Amino acid sequence: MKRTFSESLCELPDLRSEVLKLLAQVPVGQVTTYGDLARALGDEKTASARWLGAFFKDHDHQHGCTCHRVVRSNGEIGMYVTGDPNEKAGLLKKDGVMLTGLGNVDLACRFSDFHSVKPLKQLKEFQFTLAKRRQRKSQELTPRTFAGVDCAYRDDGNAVGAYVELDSETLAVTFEESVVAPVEFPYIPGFLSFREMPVLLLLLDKVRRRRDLADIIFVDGNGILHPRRAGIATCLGVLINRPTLGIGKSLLCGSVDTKRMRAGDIRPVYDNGELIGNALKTKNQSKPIFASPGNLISLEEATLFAKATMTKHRTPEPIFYADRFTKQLRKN
DNA sequence: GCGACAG
DNA sequence: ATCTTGTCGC
Repeated sequence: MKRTFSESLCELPDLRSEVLKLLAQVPVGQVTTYGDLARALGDEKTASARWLGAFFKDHDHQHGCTCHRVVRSNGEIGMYVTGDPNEKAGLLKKDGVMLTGLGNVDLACRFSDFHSVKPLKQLKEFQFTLAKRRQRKSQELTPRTFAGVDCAYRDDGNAVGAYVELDSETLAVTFEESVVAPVEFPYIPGFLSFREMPVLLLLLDKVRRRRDLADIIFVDGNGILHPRRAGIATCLGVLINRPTLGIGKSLLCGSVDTKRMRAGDIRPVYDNGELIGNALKTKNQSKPIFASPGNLISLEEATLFAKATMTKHRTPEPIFYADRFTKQLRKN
């Protein structure tokens, strides 16, 4: 039996070292692309290609590093760590890679036969198992307390996690807690939970040592409004076996008609014919937010609680307060 | 030019 | 998420 929430999360892969292992497989005279590396990581939709670009831009570049062999899928050389693309072109030429007159590489020498454990594919499988463990029904008890959780990032590699509890009737803040914890996993669309859950689980462990968790926990991020129905609100809710609800501020997947939406309106979000969330608006002029069930809650209730807590701000009060607390703590 | 992906 | 000043509106 697990003692703490933190212990319930599996060990996460070190994506940076996995990428370097893949790079080492690209032979002299050949190149690969950001998309190819993404697929080699087990990310078929190449959602991680952007992160790969950012990673190479400021990785620990040593003499002899072969990161110049990663180019764009359209043949463009792309950026280089040193900031000088010509240097990258020169190294490719020295490698024996054919360059066109416009300075593009000939992708005939493209290498993509990688040997990999496909860490992102493994994490996707984990998401599917968590999605399967999600409980759709609630306990049908009127919640007395709501809580919001959120993270803010500091430039020292740590994140600040904040938990703010509110009275469900008055929406007055009744309790606050926070933690500072290291963050190693990058932000990749569809994999947000692996970046923020370690912080949030520590935070909830800390809260639990002082009091019972709130009846409903609002999470900054989606629940089942996710390509694998495993957004951070769902993953977190399943791991702690508590009711959670996801609040997204932009649409991750699916489609919804938000034309001429007015305050109080509710619009369904569908993905492949499946109803996975609702768009809601606080004010006519503000952009909508997207509510979806995390765990132990129905879409109807998740939407109801989100709407009931949307008063003076764009997001539900628990999310607004957690977000503000988190940014306030980041300074101190 | 198209498509565009939580935080 | 983060980088950022003043400014428009309730």
